[in-house]
Amino acid sequence: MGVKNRYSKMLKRENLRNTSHRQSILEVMEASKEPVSAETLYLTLRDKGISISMSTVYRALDVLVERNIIAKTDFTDNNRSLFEIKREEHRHHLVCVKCKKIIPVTECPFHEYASALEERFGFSITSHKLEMFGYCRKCNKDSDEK
Amino acid sequence: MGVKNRYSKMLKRENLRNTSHRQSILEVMEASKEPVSAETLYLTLRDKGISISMSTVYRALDVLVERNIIAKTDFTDNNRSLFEIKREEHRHHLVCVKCKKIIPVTECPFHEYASALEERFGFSITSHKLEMFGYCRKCNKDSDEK
DNA sequence: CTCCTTAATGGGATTGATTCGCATTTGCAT
DNA sequence: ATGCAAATGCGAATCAATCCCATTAAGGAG
Ligand SMILES: [Zn+2]
Ligand SMILES: [Zn+2]
Ligand SMILES: [Zn+2]
Ligand SMILES: [Zn+2]
Repeated sequence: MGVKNRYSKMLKRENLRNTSHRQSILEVMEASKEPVSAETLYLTLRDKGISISMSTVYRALDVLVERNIIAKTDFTDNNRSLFEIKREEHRHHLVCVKCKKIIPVTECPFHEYASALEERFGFSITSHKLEMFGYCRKCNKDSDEK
Repeated sequence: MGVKNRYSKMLKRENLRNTSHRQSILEVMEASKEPVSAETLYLTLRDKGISISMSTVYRALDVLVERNIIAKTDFTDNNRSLFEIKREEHRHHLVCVKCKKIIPVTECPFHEYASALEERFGFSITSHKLEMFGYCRKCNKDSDEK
């Protein structure tokens, strides 16, 4: 099954119209390794020759977050929200504080820790986010050379 | 050593002037169990009879984050940034998605996982944030009763 | 395929948080 | 006490995000 068809099904399942803009947005997000901002999305689409307005980008992001197809990340690119498509595996991120590169990591070591907390606080955890900040290989090297 | 004196020392160490506004801001943040927004801080201070402007609040928050005395949290209260004072132990949070209650947790299960990633990606991790989302005890109970 | 209903969109105006510019005040070193 | 740079206040400016409303288009019925 093609990617487009998969998106159609997702949208239909959620009772959302299968518009070309939503298709394009999902394609760009699927292709992107890193979380993207609304503006990046907008510019990327325009570069691809797609005419779309910012309102539409924001509205599509909202509804897709609401329907659990994409996620708003909890770290921001100075006060600008970032979004990523939900993949099968959940992810954590290594965020380089210098060059802003974001490396996704799929291992998650938190299950036991989480159940201990659930018990202790009577809290049901439905999701979690872990971000790690520091210096990537390249930025480490650059500062060595100084 | 009194709290005020402790703040003076912190500020002096960072070459920041020991102003009464910075003192007040740090006091409020120290007293607050949960992360606070700039506006909450502003209103709390005014309630205490302290005259201060929003610019000053924002500027103080900026410089204190920069000097590592407080931290900007990675979750927002709809597009409003939240800040908390750095305590001796670092913290994670259980955030109730329903009532917005935030429970701080001081245990951190992170270290081995972190070193494995550092090695694999050549990334130096300097800090990390973990937030868990779900339903607190009270909100769990409320939905049982439905 | 055509018609119809209603969701989706464009684009401009608006909101709301955060930042900036500049005149004034205050901390603090001497 | 004096002088100067840092900090502050207040209003203006900025910038992401949201809202409004007129127009377009998805997709179900026939
Ligand atoms: Zn880097
Ligand atoms: Zn995880
Ligand atoms: Zn709750
Ligand atoms: Zn930790």
